[in-house]
Amino acid sequence: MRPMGMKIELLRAIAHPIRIQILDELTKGVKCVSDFEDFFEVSQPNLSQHLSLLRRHGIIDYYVDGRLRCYFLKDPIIPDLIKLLKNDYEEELPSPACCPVTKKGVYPGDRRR
Amino acid sequence: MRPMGMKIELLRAIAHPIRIQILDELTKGVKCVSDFEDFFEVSQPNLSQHLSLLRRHGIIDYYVDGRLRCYFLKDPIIPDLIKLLKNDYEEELPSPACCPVTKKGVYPGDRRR
DNA sequence: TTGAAATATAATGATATTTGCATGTTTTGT
DNA sequence: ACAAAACATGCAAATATCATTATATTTCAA
Repeated sequence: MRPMGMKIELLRAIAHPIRIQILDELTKGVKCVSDFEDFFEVSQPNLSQHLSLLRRHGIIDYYVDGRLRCYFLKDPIIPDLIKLLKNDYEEELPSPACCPVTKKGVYPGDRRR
Repeated sequence: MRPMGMKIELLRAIAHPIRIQILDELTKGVKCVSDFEDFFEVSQPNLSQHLSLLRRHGIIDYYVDGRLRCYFLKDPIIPDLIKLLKNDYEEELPSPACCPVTKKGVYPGDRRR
């Protein structure tokens, strides 16, 4: 079992708009660098840096095919994580009526209950 | 439906060891600031800063009970996210047929070779 | 063999994050 | 009224992240 510290590093690694897009594309299949360049607006060096970061974290990997680098997903948590992010959550969690310990308390300011 | 950009901001907001711990504790119930101080090693001002950040992002909220602030979870994605992070993933995802070892294989796509 | 395509790496500067520390505010007990 | 408890806030320093630009590497094709 991977320690929680590593999972937090994983979260930090993926918490970036471009890197999420990269991972989202990779859940659909193998892609090479210039495929991403076509899809979203980012310079090639910047894209490489994001790919490199994801690889350093063991989240993705690639194989070499001629002058292409074909990237693919490696960390099994990614598809589930992407799917979770795409979920639709309408309702907020129910607020507690009062402090469970003191059974007292009001919300600050004009916040409604 | 909350746009993906916001969800990424949410990821960034929670991707911190102390903030994950805070959220993990909050999935178990309402807690006030000094409860957290007992649990993990962090100064009171720093703890307050993390709580404040989470609240700015709408992830948690609190109500006032005397001089206590009782924090609770607000964003419904958090329990699912915490649970997912605690999952145990043993196996890596299967690499595509054309693997780095053989250096062979076809790139799946119509890009020119 | 020469050039271009595909991609990586390195250096730089700008911006953001994190923490520590000092101090402020509100509430409660005496 | 006073002091302490519980918490927040403001600021500065250290550090990390990010995009940009320039350059390097490898492979393929003519």
